[in-house]
Amino acid sequence: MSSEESMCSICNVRESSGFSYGVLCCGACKMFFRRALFVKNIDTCRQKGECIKKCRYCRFQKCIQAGMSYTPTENLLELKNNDSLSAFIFNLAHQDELRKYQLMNCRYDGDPTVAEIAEHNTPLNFTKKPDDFPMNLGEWIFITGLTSLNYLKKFNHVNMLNASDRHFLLKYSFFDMSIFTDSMRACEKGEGVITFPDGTEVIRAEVPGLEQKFLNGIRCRLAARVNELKVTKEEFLLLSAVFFCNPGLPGISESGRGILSTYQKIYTSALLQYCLLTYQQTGPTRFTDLLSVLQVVTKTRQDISYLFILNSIRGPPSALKKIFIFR
Amino acid sequence: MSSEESMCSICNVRESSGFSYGVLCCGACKMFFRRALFVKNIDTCRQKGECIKKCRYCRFQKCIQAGMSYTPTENLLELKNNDSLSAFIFNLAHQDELRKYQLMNCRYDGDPTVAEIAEHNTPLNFTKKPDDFPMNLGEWIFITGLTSLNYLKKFNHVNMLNASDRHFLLKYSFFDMSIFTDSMRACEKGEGVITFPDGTEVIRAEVPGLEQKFLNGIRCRLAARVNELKVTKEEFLLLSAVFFCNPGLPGISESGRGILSTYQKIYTSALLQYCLLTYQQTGPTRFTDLLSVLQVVTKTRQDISYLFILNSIRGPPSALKKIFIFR
DNA sequence: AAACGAGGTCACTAGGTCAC
DNA sequence: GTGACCTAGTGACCTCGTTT
Repeated sequence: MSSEESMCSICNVRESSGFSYGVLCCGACKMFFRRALFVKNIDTCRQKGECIKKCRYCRFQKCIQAGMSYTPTENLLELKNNDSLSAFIFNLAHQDELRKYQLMNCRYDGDPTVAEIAEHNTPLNFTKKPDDFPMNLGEWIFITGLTSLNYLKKFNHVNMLNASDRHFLLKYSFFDMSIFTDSMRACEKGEGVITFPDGTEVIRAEVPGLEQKFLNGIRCRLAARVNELKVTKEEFLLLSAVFFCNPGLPGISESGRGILSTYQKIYTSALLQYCLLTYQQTGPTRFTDLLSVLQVVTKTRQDISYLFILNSIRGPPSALKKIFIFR
Repeated sequence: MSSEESMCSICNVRESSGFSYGVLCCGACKMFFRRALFVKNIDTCRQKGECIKKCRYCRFQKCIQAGMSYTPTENLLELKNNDSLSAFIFNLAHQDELRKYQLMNCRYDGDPTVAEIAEHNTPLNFTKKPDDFPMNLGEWIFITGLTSLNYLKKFNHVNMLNASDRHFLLKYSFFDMSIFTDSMRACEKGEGVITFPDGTEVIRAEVPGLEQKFLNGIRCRLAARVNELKVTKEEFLLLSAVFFCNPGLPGISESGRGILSTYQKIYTSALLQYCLLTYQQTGPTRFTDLLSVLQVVTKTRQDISYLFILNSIRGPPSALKKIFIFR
């Protein structure tokens, strides 16, 4: 046990005082992160670099990358706790920005299982992708899955679970998260069809024996719904918390279910409060509309799953990445 | 605790408001120092004397002597922060002028250890040297070491460290600083051989059993390199910050290493920015050339160290000053 | 009762402003 | 140019509720 172990993983200058917001760090960096969330006084930094102590933006980025995560505890339906809600959203927004950045610019060395990813509670180690790195359908699916896993891993409710429960939660959630982010991206691009950032189709154009209508449902159904509702970024962020904190997934222990349902209540009330504040009297309707998106996510995942089974029966055995082995 | 304690150590007229730029002083003297650095409107004073309040030069000198020290915090690579860089250089230039003055005109009573010097964070107390004060090799080495220590002590990074880390940093740095200043002096005099200000040779002419070539290496190698590169005063100042903020020295705690590496990054980027501004497209080359000087400093120190060990084995036990006891 | 982590408080200092 | 005053960011320290 070197003294290295007890240094703050953000500033690496002071001794760590323990875990704060899920990360081993010092009291100063803890307070810095808290204040940044509540005051939101983080200007972007020109040269993205190692400028701890010099640049507040880079220090905050280090917090985000290290997985620092804030969850409101107070009753969010009380108006005076509005700050907690916006701090929570600010936190998620930066986690999501990091996810997008990693999706676009990074690769991952190796082929881990979800169990391995769930084991350690450190963020995944992405590396910068060379400009000429060849992307194909498989690579896009893989990096989308890994960045989704990395995003989900940072939620406080995930870190509260034991390794087994965490494993099951991630295993049965991350693919839905991938689908959901794909659809949000399509929506932001103003497109009705899901594609990867470079235009690659998410599924091959034709699969023998399946109607085109079925395939188009996979490509378009969720994106269409998201588009129709004009789901905002903030709503997406809060929904990602609500959806992927599901106490009903198989394999999760009784105590795990308790934790998840506690957190899901928090996230749900955050979303409700956001809707009420933003849409006034139509807030409750908006709230239920948003929740209904989960049905479409699920339906889409089931369709993809069916497509996948068909492919694996008739096609040649493909070199499937381990995170996509669900049984 | 007399009220004396809380008086401004610069003007001694107002109450001190706390520590500013590393020195206990009042708000007025703090602002004076800051403005002086940024506006650089300090004309020299005719009668060097006690004219605080009357003469801006003497007031500024008091700031420098008291150890007031400014370190840029902003990102120096942004052009708009050019003022910070030049303020930093202006500050260092005056600290260095003081060092030279003390080297030429002062003596130090006593024989402190580096640990003792590191303990208090006040400047060393030099006294004016009588005109007829007899200087010899030992005296020159001693005063060179002490003025180097006094110069290094004022850096902000030194004052950030705890007493133990400060001790180790000074102990393993000040002699290199001495060598470096010796070489700069030779270069300024247009000489290729290091000597003390009155012409005294830095090492005795002959040492039995050692080749003349080896001794000449000590006398000339670093001066030759400095001469070859035509290292300017500003470059010397910035290099002195980069070199003597070494996080890798033995004995320094983990947190101390963190502090030093943070500051070294600041100093390094200051030097790089200076090179880019001054040399345009050849700036990066100049930057690496300058950094390479450190190798020569180190090599020279090692040679001297070897020479010293030889002398101490065979010669009579000399009355070595305590700052030169490195183990 | 001891350890832990969230959150609050306060003294401190760099830097800015403005009347003189 | 000066200095009293103000502001914002910081980090050491404290409190309190929870967990073991």
